[in-house]
Amino acid sequence: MFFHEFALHDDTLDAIESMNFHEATPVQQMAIPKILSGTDLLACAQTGTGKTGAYLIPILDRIPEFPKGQTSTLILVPTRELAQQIDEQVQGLGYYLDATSIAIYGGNKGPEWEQQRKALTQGADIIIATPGRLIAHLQLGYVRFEQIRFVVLDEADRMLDMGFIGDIMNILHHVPDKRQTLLFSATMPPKIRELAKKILHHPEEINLAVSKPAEGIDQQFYLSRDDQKIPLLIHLMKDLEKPSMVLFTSRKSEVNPIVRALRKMHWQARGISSDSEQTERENILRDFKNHQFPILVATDVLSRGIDIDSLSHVVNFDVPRDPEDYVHRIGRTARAANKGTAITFINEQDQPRVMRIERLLERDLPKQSITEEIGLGPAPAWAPPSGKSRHNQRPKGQGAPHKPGPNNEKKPKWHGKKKRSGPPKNSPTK
DNA sequence: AAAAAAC
Repeated sequence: MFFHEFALHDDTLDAIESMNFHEATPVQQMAIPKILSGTDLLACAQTGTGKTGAYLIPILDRIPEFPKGQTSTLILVPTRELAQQIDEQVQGLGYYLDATSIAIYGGNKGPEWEQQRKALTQGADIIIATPGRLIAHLQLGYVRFEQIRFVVLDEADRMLDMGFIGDIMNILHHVPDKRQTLLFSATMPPKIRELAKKILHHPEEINLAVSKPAEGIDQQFYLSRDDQKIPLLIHLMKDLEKPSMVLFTSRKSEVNPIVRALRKMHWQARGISSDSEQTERENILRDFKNHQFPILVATDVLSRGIDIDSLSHVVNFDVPRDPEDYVHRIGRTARAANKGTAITFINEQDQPRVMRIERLLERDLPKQSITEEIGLGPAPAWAPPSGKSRHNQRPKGQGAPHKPGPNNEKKPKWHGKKKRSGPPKNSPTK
């Protein structure tokens, strides 16, 4: 289905064409007519599916109806980078449409606060905000949201995870009840249903949740001790021509050590987490998107929503605790029918998480163990769930994927949370 | 046992 088949104004179609969009994605096909019809929307959809365009296009189509100098659209998002990315898309689409917008978020130590205040008082058409900073402005009393006609909650499940529910309700208190509200969420847990019931009026629902990773992703799993991960990664990268890789780690304390270890091995890497300065975060992400360096080490600050063109690899340095986040993380690659590789390292503790991912994807994932052959010593063996669960359903030696050989004999002894007796620091295993 | 987000 093509965009000119929707009841959109010519100006909007020109703007869409200028962005080189031609065919509408499934979420756009479903959402655009419903949003144009004026109803509230409860949408289960992931990023990378054209979700942003699905709500921006019909909203931008109606912007000319609203008086200039008064904000008509408020978009709330969980992370600063997502706010910025959506703002860039509005700027792209809105260029010919005379729509003004601004991303409002915290962490900046420059003229940004004043710019934000100005845009809010002068009534930019579209405000894209993270909740905390917007509330800071709202409390100062100069924000006029009486003319808001559209409210979008993007990545709503993530915002709830982050404890933003109170902030969201607070912000909505400043917005007229007579409005069109669009709620987008990657998952539909009871909490989201509850929120939807509170803030949506007779919503249309669409469901495009892809709990399955895209076909084009080659998913690889490697059993590995923590101290084997860097040399294993170096080995896996040795024949790559020009990789563009995001390496996820669940802890921000791991970001810099990983960056340093990669640099030591002559790979250009940079790191992003909430500990980085905001301007640094923005510069690094921009440079990475422009392929200025091959490896970006990141926390889950980037696992949702962020679009990076032609990402060849996603590496999970550890297994995310929420199985859905696995799908989100690897969904950064193989976008738009491209191919991509997702590499996940599994240590002893992370094995139960892999099993949860297998349950979510409803299939066994093939685990490899190559540390022995590349001279790094034994990896942890893949083990069926320990007797902690209710029943010992699986008879020993049956059913579970099982790797025969030396791996089963000498397991590294990990009694506590952290290895206390490992190889000494800075001893490159060679 | 984590991450994100306001000052």
